[in-house]
Order: sequence, then structure tokens, then C-alpha cells
Amino acid sequence: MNFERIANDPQSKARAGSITTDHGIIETPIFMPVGTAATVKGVHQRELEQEINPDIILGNTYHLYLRPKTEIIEQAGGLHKFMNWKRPILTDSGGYQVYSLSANRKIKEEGVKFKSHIDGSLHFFTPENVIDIQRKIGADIIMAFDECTPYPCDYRYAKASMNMTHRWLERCLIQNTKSPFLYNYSQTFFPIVQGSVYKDLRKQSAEYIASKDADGNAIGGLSVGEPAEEMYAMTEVVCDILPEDKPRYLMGVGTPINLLENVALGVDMFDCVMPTRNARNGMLFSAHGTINIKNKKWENDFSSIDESGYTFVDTEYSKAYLRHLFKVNEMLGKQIATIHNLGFYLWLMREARKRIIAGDFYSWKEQMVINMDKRL
RNA sequence: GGGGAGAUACUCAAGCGGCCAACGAGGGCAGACUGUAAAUCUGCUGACUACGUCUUCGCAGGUUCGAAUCCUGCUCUCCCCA
Repeated sequence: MNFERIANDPQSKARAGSITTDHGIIETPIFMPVGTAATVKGVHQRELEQEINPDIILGNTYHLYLRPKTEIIEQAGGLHKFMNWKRPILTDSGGYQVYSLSANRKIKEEGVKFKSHIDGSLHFFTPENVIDIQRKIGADIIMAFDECTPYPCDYRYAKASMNMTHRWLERCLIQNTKSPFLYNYSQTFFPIVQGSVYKDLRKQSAEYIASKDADGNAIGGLSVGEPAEEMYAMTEVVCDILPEDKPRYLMGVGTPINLLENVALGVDMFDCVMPTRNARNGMLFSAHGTINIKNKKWENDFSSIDESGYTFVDTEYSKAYLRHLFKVNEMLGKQIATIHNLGFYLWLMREARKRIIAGDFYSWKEQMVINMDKRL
């Protein structure tokens, strides 16, 4: 994997770049749609590729390991072939499930014992076997096994958790060098910065992660309930330490405004379930704010979903029609909303990239943040 | 014609003397959602001059301190037999 920096914004720390992988080029900044269970929920691969057009998507180690099971993906020849997606894929390690499934797991130094949310069976994730599973899944970018620190979190816990994530990183790195690629392309490993909302911990963690000289670095443990200002403060601290010549991935973020603010701080990659999950729940994002398409006010609004036309659904369907589909709980409504939201998110990042290259990103971002901070 | 059952809020449907403005579900209205246990979850849903008041359980009377609940009559609906 190779990262090339193409432009820096003169008035912020935003940068435009290009990541080359064996499955294609990723132009940054990028938003990566989340496809946890080998599908970006509600979207056909054809629509994803041709309409939404992201350079890379996500998969999830924990969920794929449980279903369909790692071996099945291996038999299929890797996740790309299994799900018919030819562009790059990044898999999260299951570190987020350590956080989100906290009721069903036990953390120890050796690893994390999970009780399957599907059948109650016991599973043990370690830094080593998580690397092995990700080998078999075959994502282009694989993530370190970490603990996504909860919020709020006291200093002592945050520090201990961060240190454990660092120790786990050492083990991930060893395993990553030991285990050969299983398919005919290479996989890149990203370590993850933790440290909760404590600047000194974040600084310490970022320095530690930077010392590993990985091909890309991730910032985890944010967007877990903390105020946006705290998130920005942490990404700023961390981005200033992580190497400039390597892509920076802010995990799990976020709202369109979060994306732009973090791009301005030097983040290159994002992923978040928000555009897809919220779409299924009737929330649409746009350059002028968010709308809840289920609201009565759209009942007889026959204007197009979004005149900007990021994807075909924006201009081919009206708000009134989309509201109707939601009211009668037709699956097409969720599909249309998902395509729209992802189309918008991807447009937002492409536009940011253009602005960075053009040199007017900062003023554009400032105006966009104001425009998007509305409820329509 | 004979016998039986029933009418409860937008709908379906509990309640069968006071804890009932009335369970529950649907519908309606609104809110939440940030490395997806989420096509999920939460709140409100008789009216108001709103921590109180008023009007509601087919209609009209009655019994009772007190009725959606008991009694009488009426109207309507459904089922069975002829």
C-alpha cells in the first residue's frame, strides 16, 4: 500500500491524498460505507459501485467470523469474491464489539471472551487470532485488535485500557509479520490510538502508535457519546503527532459536520453506520440540513428528494413518495434513503477533496457547517 | 318466527361496582441513532383556562355514597334453529 499526498489546505490541516492498494486507488479524504455482514445494508453492489461509488468499504471481523464463519469466506476465496466487490475493503477487528457487546464479553490480558449474541456459544478473540481471521477474510486493510474505550471513562481505566491496547498491538504486529497473505494481493495493517478524552493519554498513545511506523494509523475510542468539541480536541492532539505521510483513519465518525471538522484537523478516512442506519430509520442528510422524511410536513411535498442529484434516487423520487414508502414500511423506502445518504456522504468527501486541491477548503467548510446544522 | 351473543377511544380489543380517561396491539404524531446484536429503540396519542378541571365506554332512564361494569326500556349488529 502506498499513500501519496496531493495537496494541503493552506488554512487548515486538511490534506488531499491517494492511497494505492492492490484492489485500486482510494482518493482521500474518503468516507467508507459500513458493510458489517458482507453487505452495505439495503444496497446492491451495482448501485454501490456505479451510483454511490466509494473507493473502499468496510466489513466486520467479529460478525463475519460468527456468520457465515471465517471458513466459508475462505472457501469463497476471500470476502471480495464472496460478496462480489472488486474494490478495496477494510475490516474492523472486533475491537468495537468489545465495547458495544460489553454485556456479553470479558476482557483479559490474553484476549476477550465473547458470548455469541446469536446462540450464546463462547468465543475467544486474541490479537493473534484476530489477525489470522482477517487474513482469511482478506481485506486490503486490516485493523489492530483493541479495546474501544467506553465513555464516560475514568482516567485510571482509560490509561489501563490504552496500555493493554498497546500491548495487544505488539502481539498483532508479530502475528502480522508471521502470517503470510492467503490471496494474491497484500494486506495493510493499521494500529489504533486510544486514550479516551484525556489529552496526555492521547498524546502518549499517538506517539507510541507513530513509533510503529505503520502504513496507516487509526484513531479509535471516539464518537462513543462524548461532546463533539472533545472529539475534535482529541483528533487535533493525535493528528499533530501521527506521521504526515501516512493516512489517518478516524474510526466510527460521524455526522457530515464531524467529517468536515475532522478533515480540517488532518483526518483522511472515516467510516460510520450513521448514513445507512439513520436512512433506514427515515433520516436524510443534505447540504442544507437533515430531514426526517416520516414527518407529516412532507406528505404532499412532491419536490425531488434532493435537487443536487448525488445519485439517481435524488431526482427520480419525490419526498412525498419516499415518505409514503416509509409510512407503509416498504423496503424500497429504506433502500432509496440509504442510497441517497451514502451518495451525499461520498459527494461531501469528494467535494472536500476538490476544495483542498483548489485551496479554498476552509471557507467552504465553514459555510457548509453552518448550512448543514439545520433541521428541515 | 324461536334461541343465543354482543355494542368500549381513529381501528381491533381488555375491563365486568370504587385502584378507569379506561390494559394491550395497530394506526397517528414526534424524538433518538456516530469502528451496526438496530428495516431498531423511546415518548405522546379524549378535551382543556393543564401537578387541576371537564366530557367519555350504543341511546334513554334507574339502583348506589360511587357505574364502562348492576337493573329496565329502546336502537343496531352477529350466530344457530325453523
